[in-house]
Amino acid sequence: MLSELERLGTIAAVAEAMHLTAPGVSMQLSALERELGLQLTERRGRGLVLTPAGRVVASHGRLLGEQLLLAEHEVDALRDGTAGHYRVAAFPTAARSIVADLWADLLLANGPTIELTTAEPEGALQAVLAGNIDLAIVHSYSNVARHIPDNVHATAIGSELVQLAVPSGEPHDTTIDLRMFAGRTWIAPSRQRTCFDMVERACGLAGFRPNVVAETDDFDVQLALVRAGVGVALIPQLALDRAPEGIIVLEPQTTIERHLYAATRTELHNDPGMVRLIDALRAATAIRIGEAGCASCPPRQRCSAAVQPDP
Amino acid sequence: MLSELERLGTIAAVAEAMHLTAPGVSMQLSALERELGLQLTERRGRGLVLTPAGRVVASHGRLLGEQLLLAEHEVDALRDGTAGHYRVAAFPTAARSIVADLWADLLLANGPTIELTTAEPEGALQAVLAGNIDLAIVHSYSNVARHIPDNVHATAIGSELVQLAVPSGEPHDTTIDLRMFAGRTWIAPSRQRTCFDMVERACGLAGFRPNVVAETDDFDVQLALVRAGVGVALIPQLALDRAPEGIIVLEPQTTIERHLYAATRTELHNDPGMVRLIDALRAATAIRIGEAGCASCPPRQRCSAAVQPDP
DNA sequence: TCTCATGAGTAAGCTGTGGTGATGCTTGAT
DNA sequence: ATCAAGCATCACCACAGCTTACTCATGAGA
Repeated sequence: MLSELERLGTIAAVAEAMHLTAPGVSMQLSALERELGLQLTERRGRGLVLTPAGRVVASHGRLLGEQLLLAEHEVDALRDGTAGHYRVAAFPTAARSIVADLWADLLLANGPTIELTTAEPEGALQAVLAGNIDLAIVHSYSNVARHIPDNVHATAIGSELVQLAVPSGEPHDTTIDLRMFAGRTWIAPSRQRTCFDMVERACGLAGFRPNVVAETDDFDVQLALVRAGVGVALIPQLALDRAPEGIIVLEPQTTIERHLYAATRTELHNDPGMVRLIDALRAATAIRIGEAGCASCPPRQRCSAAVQPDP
Repeated sequence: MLSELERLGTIAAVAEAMHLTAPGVSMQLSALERELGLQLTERRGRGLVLTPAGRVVASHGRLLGEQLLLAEHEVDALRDGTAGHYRVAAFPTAARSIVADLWADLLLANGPTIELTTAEPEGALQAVLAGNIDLAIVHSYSNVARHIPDNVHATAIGSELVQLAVPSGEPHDTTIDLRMFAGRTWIAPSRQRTCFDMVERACGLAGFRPNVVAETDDFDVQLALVRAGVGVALIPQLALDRAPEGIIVLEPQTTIERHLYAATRTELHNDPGMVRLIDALRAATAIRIGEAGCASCPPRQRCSAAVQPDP
């Protein structure tokens, strides 16, 4: 009211502009003067003008009004999903590929903002459940069930092949039977990961137990060891874009897939910003998996495989 | 409330922190959710946590709170006179000397801020009356009455001598009788100014009419003309710090003084910031007049001369 | 100079917002 | 299984904030 008064000069005009009556405005202003203990206005002829103190207070009022307007605009944006801030967790390979791509997109199109931590699927899902993370990018191998807790909703955002990396120089068909590598030494993720189970099961299905001589969750390390001739390794497609020279990639006859999921608490799943985020994530994944790796793995269609239910 | 909830985790704790009861807080928050059309909170165990949207809204709330706190702090400062913004008008000589000094002081000690326009006393007093100016620095010669309008209060902030500037090389005592310059040519301010009246009256009192050959309000111009030998001029002390070489300054036997006043609307005269401003102005004036000009003019005491009342 | 329209401020009354206390339900801890 | 803690809802109350009716001050125009 004070800043309107500064602009308009009379209480009557302020009242009209604010769809009120003059006494209402007058009482508000005198109440303000009373509780601030400052004279804010001064009669000049029939109208009122602000005192120097009044002008200062009015400018603060304007500032507050602008701030409030800004907040209202952002609330509008929240409502239609073009704003928001989400805490994202992703496993490292996804973080450096699809989440990085997603983030670049978000920075361009002023949509929601995110903050990122890297975490393996098990921890990420726990964090979602605990409320420390809003969105977890997790994976699930086609031969290992992934337990999805209650109150968490996982939507498929893509799917990639898992392939066998071997040192180059070994003549093979591009699709092979894992049985042929039963006698070889193997490099695998660490035992507490589902990734390890994936290797063990794949080999088990082919009728042998892999002779694991190195355990590391870091696929870059695995690739380096393969190249050095230490052994062979099953590597998901997303990790293969870093494959150094000296490695060839073979496709197992019985395909192993790694499905990627965006997991949120069920309450958040319909949040407009989250919907937008997951859509963008799906798009980023499609591009990544489409352009990744070797000639033997064509772009995959969007994966519609269901998550294995809680046992 | 929302940002407190984010910090504290339960409505009960928020209620206690805000000296309210839990239902009050609960109702406020659900009202906010309703009118924003957004889910802001989510039950987690017994307590509540904010949704991503809730966190965004809470941060806006915090921002608004901080802004409000800032405003309250400034209101406190307004109350004790350490803040405020005042529109000041001063005649050019005062503007470039005491107002410039004052401004430098204000920039250091984070006190009130000012904006400045230069205006001759007549216009400045009109502007004060019209409400376009909060504080006018005006002057009044001891031999010319200055009309101060009703509703305007003028406080004396200092007093300076008016002295006769003559080309150097003329041997004289430092105090002289103006009568000795009756036959000389004179340089004076323009006729519409009280400054002109001052010259005319001073000479009249000495028993002659000055032969004015140049009229200019700019004392720098007057000094240059004196130096060029065009004539002699009566110059206030504040303007003499710019006196070029080749000029000497003489003190008339019947002293002429120029009193400086800070004029405000009477309503503003007790405004704490204004009081502080005028005090600072008085200090700045004392320093200026103390250090100004020639050896023949000692620092003046604070002038307590009354303003001539409205006739 | 008088009259009249305009506008600020006051008084009295009404309404709805924002609070309280009591109560029921859910949840996690003992 | 029991119990304490905490949220939500209901009924109720106080008061802030608005309105209408009125008075007083001010400036423009006859």
